[in-house]
Amino acid sequence: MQIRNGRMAAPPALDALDNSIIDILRTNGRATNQDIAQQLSVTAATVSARLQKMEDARAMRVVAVTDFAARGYNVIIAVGVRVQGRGIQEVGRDLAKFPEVLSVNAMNGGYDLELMVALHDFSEVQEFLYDHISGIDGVAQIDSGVAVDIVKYEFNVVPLGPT
Amino acid sequence: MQIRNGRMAAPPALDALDNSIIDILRTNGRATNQDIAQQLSVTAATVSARLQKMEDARAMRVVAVTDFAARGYNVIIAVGVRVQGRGIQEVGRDLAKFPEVLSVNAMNGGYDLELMVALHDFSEVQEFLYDHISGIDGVAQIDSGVAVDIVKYEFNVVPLGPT
DNA sequence: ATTGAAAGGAGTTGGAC
DNA sequence: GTCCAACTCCTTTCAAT
Repeated sequence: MQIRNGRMAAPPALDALDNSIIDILRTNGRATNQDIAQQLSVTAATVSARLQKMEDARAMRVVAVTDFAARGYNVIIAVGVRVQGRGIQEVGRDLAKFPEVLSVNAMNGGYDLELMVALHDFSEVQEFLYDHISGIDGVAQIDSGVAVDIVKYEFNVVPLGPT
Repeated sequence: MQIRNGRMAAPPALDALDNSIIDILRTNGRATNQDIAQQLSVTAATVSARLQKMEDARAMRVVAVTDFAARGYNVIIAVGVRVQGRGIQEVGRDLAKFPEVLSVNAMNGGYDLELMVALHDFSEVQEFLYDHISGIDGVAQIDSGVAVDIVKYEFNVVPLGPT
């Protein structure tokens, strides 16, 4: 059981206009302020001000995401990991360094860590688990991957961190 | 066991420059082409061309993400769901509609669906599970949430879909 | 908090290498 | 594939409401 970080909950402070701007940028993060303004019947200056406010408040961020399928990663597997002799977060951060590792969650119950891993095909599974995952210090046990079909991924959940 | 979609693996086709551009946009999706160009010692015209190429190929996309912590969501829980009497994907898509639901995965083995849910605090867990999740047609069993601490979320994994 | 206008900055296109 | 240059378009700021 863990609160995400030391930060207090920020004021919600996002009104309907803020949310409309976010909605447009969720589809196209490089939409121009003028385009956004036109769609929402305000001026570009307003959009500019709102965006700065939200970025300063760390309520929103625009980022590039890559389509793993377009890059030839067609298989997603979930991998359970048990940790021994080292901090769970620490081991998780090491595992997170692999580009194939999409997500790392420290779970309270069941496994210590659950990973989502993107691979080109199933023939890579054994190799990845045993050559890469199990080579990390502190990884005591791996429960070999279960294929996953992604219905929704809405992330951005990571604390946005210092600028 | 499921291949992500009907699409064939696209040519990798991303060279070092493409990847450098993506790296910069991963930090700031609204970086100007000129800024990017300067950091990589090319011209803005080149960056513009590369970005169009990658967007057309659906290899990359720039999107807005919101920081759930900044919006007052401090607790992430994993919820296992078993489905009966309805298609798993179909139920998954219904569950995906809740704004609190960050991710929905159809797992092969264990639960049929695994959700990640963002809530303001633990007092909301029971209410959300029983008032919202269990109300969806086809949800046969819920394994109540396990708190999760996110180490990495690198997603973008969803097929990008038609423009 | 939003606007309008203005000045500086950025995006894109076409032609040359 | 990249560059240069020009044109067009966008972003931001500030005074005013």
